[in-house]
Amino acid sequence: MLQVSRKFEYGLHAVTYLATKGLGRVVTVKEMADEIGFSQEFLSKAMQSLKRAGIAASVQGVKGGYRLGKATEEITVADIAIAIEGEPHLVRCGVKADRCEIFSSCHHRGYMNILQHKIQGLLNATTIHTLLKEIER
Amino acid sequence: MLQVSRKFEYGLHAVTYLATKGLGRVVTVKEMADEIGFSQEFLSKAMQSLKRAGIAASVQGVKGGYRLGKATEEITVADIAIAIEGEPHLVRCGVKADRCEIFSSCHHRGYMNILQHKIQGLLNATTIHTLLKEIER
DNA sequence: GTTAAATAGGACTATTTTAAGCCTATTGCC
DNA sequence: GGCAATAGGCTTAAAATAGTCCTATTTAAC
Ligand code: SF4
Ligand code: SF4
Repeated sequence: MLQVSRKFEYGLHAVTYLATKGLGRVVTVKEMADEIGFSQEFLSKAMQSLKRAGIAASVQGVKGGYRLGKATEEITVADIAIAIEGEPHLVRCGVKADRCEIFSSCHHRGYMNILQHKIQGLLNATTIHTLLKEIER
Repeated sequence: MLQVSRKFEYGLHAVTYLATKGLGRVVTVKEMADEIGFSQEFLSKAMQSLKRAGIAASVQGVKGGYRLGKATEEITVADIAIAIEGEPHLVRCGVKADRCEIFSSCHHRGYMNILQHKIQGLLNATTIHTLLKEIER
């Protein structure tokens, strides 16, 4: 329960990499995969998701690659999570009501939804900017 | 990402059922499964986990069943989660370091661990007692 | 003491989700 | 045109979750 996906970690590492070592540069997926130690193919999918969300910007063609699409102060951990895994649903009925057979008689949906928003609040409270300061590399 | 398991929801429902409709009684899994609307077999597993954690107490044999093992003020949502899903690991390296190939060069493990503790804090902040008051059935 | 109703739990299977890989466009510098 | 890159669809592999089945044990009731 409650474990982040590998793809999310790929995305988070990629963003911090771009923020620290990609300043002003356009960085290829190959470089990032090599430097960070990830599978190039899979990281590529994560980058595509980040790009669609506007967190990264891409340049196609030879000499292409990725750079950040926003300032580090404007990217939160929650943004990355949503870009990569879509809207969060702590309970299955959040996806679609008929995913749960006791939907109509369930009494703790309200609490679970509040809980979800609180968790989301935690993720939203950290920007890449503050994360990098905490890390102190 | 970050979705609770079905088994956890089974357990939470069972505990609130025992707390509201099982007062002083020993309730069978069959009754709970019928009333709540769950699979008896699977709920049974959840109850066994809750029992091992001391959240529920069991009585074997004919006329047996389950009742709460603690006061509702002393059971938190986190207790139920841990009883059913074991210690939480927001990141895979929490289970075992070699589950992550970039463990030695990873810089955001610290942040992820803090995040995990904050999430755990949220779950710990709600006891069954307060949950029932919020629900107002 | 036999029976029946219940928990205890191991072992298995099915389903779903996640992770990864493969392959074919398309883009755009040289 | 050739090449190095992103874009993305499709398929496969692995892992986690969900659910079932079966057997043992316990104990109240008869
Ligand atoms: S048990 Fe309640 S909260 Fe959980 S999925 Fe079903 S309706 Fe939603
Ligand atoms: S990327 Fe870092 S935090 Fe995530 S599992 Fe690997 S070592 Fe742990």
